[in-house]
Amino acid sequence: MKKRTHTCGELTKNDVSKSVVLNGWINTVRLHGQVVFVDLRDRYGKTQLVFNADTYPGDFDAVKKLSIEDVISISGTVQPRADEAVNPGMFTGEIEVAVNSLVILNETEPLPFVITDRESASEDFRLKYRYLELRTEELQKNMITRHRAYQAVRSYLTNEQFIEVETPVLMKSTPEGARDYLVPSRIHNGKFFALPQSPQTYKQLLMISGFDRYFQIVKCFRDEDLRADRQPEFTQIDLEMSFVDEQDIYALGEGLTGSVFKEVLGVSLPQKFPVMTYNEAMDTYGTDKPDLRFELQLKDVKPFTDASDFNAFKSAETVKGLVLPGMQYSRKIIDQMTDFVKQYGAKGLAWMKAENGVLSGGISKFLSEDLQQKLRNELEINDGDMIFMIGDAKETVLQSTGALRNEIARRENLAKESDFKPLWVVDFPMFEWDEDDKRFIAMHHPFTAPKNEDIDKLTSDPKNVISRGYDLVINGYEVAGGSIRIHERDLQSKVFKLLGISKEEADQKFGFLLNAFRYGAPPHGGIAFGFDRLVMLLAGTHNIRDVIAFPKTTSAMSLMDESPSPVSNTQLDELGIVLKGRD
RNA sequence: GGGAUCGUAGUUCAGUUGGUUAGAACGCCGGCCUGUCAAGCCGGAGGUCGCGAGUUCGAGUCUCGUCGGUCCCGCCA
Repeated sequence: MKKRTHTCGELTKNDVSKSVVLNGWINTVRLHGQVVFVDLRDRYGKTQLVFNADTYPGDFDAVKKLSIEDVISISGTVQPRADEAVNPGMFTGEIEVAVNSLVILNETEPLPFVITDRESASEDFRLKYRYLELRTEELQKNMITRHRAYQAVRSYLTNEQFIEVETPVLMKSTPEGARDYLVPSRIHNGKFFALPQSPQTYKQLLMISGFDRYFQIVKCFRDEDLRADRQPEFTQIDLEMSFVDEQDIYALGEGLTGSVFKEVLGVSLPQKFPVMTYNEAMDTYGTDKPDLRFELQLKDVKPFTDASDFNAFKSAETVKGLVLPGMQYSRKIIDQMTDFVKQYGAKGLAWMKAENGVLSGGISKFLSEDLQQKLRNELEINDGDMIFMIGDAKETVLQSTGALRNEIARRENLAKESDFKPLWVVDFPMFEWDEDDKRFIAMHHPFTAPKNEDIDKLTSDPKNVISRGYDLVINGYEVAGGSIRIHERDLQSKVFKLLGISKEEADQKFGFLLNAFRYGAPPHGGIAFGFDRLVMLLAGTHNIRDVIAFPKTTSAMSLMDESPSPVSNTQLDELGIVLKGRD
């Protein structure tokens, strides 16, 4: 193999008459009998090669046999193209390389799908041959975007005095939170490590060690079901700071996010991100991660439906309305929308259309003309608009109306892809009541500090304790989340107790952390970014698999290497594991 | 755990109320072709209709089960 003098993406008119060596993959072959064109590709670009039977000194029959995705090495001379042969769509389109020597480094077998077109094969096929799919321009671009994001993060945080520290991948399994991936210990038969759901406890211990500002770009593992934006192993930008409050974290998060968007996309985010409370987000958008690229706010219409003759909503805890300006859907689409909201537990979808100064259709006949006018004025409903309404238990109404809001935005293309609207969501409740287990569970995690003024409520009124947690939301994605932590042993014990974790269990599972709090724990707090989701936004995709080199399917399998897979009895014996089999 | 949807040449798809020999495009193989850039033209090979039952004189088509992909609910501190 001759070593390349240039990549396939750099030769221009300025290189004409140079002797060059190029290595790469054959992107396309255009065979014209006595002249053969080949587009040679590497990750830097494509260059057209010409084999001319009159001048090519080698075996021309071998040239005719070249096929797509063969790996070759050529040497030749750069020559200008005739004016009419210039390809303006190609960076190297003004030149071509007249080949005088060809070495076939690796001949390819017929491909399972067309490399140049990602859409040419279904996803399971592309995942099985992921190394081929990764040759596509789109995925190459995404991986480069991801690389640039890593670098932007490291450079920004290093400038801000952060220290990168690696924490263990084999750690203690702890209660609370997501299901752990377990790793059996051979040396300690019958005992298990867990893979980290996040390096949470380690980073707190690093604060106690005095590192003051820590970060890590780190793999995390959660054995839960997948989604378009969720993989069982994913990457976090994990960071923690000492002697800080919420304002310091917001400033850092804004600086880091802004810097990444600037470095990778050249996009300027606002210097300060708006802040919204959890209650306001739920009440106005029906979600704790609202997409602020479009309006469509949820409105309280309970007073109006209560005053109407429409009885179905009378007993509903909450009734929310969504006014669609300038949109009136057909019966068919309304039926589709009704099916859509039923997925979220709504029993139905009430609607009315505004025309000729009144409301019509749907449940309008249950509203007096006077009530209709009041509703139109209050919610600013104009002719040509329509309103959807859902009434039910508060949680159901918010969730289904919030989902409907997103669905309408999707159908109507209300959100511009190039638009980025970051938002801090704050003042989360500290606890959620778990009906199944009849106990409180931490909404964020059990190390999150309560608001100082709510500490007394921990005993008197735990349901209404507000935490010092915060989420960073961009375009409807939860991009980061964190909190100011508890750094006092007593308070931490109190919270464990509230979560129904006995003193014995707390000592057994979190004793190391509680002990550490005895020896000079600084006040600290931090945040963790879902790195893959951040890259999704940067890459302009809605699928996390598009930004992960070797992702898993919805059923958490790797189709390429067919993992997970059975292991030998010898391996199981060593670990002292006997498979019980499932019912 | 649940819902929706998909599975037919190597690949992407079509395939009528269940009815003769399951089609097309791209790819592959062979031939022609000296300026293409999604090259073109001619010819050819290529199918366990995901798998397994069932209904039927007859199933790619209908029913049930099962496996796999995708999206969603639950779940994801």
